[in-house]
Amino acid sequence: MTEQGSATSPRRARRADAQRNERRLLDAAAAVFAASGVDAPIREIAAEAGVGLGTIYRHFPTRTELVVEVYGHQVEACAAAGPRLLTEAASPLDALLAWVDQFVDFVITKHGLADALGSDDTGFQRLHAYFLDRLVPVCAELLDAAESSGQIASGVDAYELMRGIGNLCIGHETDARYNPRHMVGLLTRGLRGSGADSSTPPSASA
Amino acid sequence: MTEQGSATSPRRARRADAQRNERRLLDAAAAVFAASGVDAPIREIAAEAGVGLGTIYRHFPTRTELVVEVYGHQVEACAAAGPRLLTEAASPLDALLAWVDQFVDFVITKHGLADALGSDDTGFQRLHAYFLDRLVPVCAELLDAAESSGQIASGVDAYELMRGIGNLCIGHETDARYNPRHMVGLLTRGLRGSGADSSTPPSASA
DNA sequence: TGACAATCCGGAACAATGTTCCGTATCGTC
DNA sequence: GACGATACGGAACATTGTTCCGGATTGTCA
Repeated sequence: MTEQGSATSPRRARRADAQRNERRLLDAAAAVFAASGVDAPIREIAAEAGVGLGTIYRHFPTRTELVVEVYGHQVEACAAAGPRLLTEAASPLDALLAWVDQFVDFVITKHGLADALGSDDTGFQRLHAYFLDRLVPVCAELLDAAESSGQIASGVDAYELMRGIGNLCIGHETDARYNPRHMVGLLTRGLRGSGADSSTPPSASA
Repeated sequence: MTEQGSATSPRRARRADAQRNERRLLDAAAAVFAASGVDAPIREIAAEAGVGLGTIYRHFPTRTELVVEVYGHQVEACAAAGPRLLTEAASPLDALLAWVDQFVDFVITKHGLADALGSDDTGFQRLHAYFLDRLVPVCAELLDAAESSGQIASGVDAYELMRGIGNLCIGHETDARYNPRHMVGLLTRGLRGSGADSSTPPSASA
């Protein structure tokens, strides 16, 4: 995820100080994200890393890139868990539910991540896209399997489901009365159509 | 909702210009909220109303108060619709579903309102509280009725449900691929216990 | 080693927005 | 018409994001 270009014959490798600063920034970002959330002021991260503002913007033009680098491996782990669960779980539905659980765990344990994913904020647009691009196909695969096995109703869009689950995770840290897992549980229960019950589709009038 | 105090013998009524400005601000806020969303810059509303910044802060110390005044009657209408639907609808479950539909309609047609309700932002904390304080009891009544009639599983918390539905509405205006109604439909389907299908066709939404 | 060019750094500077504060204008009353 | 209470306007300050460029650092080559 952090390689220098290769296509156009890199005449020189990145300078040592640049590499050092990138590492410092990643460490600092991880610390600050954990302490103040992914929406912490850029200045705070720069200060923590001991670099200037220009430096952070040069290495990571958008906040998203920083978040992706910091949490990227967890996103990848989540993506990889899909096919694995499909093999290991007792049924496709079980696999799907376990995967959703894992995703929810990931999102709600990262301070402010749920809010960021739901936000319309420009700086988070690409973060949003990254998460969804990476995970929607995985979710779709699980969904298809469960559908093919007749365990869930058909016609559920993986993108909407992921987005919905992410949204449900919003607010868990500032609202003690709200437990996202309860609502995600309700949502996934709604997934299992009691076969004939698909006769009551929400009167979707987009 | 806009009366002068009465308990401590108001020696003087509010000045005419104050009343005039409050009205102007409300009109301006309604226009700006519709055009730019409930998170529009305060300055924009002040400019639209033709008043200074100090004036808007004096009349409405927080953005919430402005939003509440502008959308208050719709919240009240939503609150009032609960008991009415309980009487008119074919079943408590139908009443609940219709009410949820109405709430979703309200939220997603107000530019940025869903995001504001979900936000952790300080300025929206009280807005959030107002909506929930007003509507959770109504939702709870509908939920109880549907539960008593055996149409839905028990143990669902009205607060969490309202919060969850609000969250699901986030992002609908910036994400063409996401239709909150689909996910709300899934959530409400999850409400219904396993077998007991109410069999009542979806009543037309408001 | 010394010099040079490519690279990178730091932080000032600007923009957008929220919020506070106070000198001044307006209003209502006597 | 005068006077005190009330309300107004917007300057001023704080926070955060983002851009830009003079100057420092690095790597290479003689």
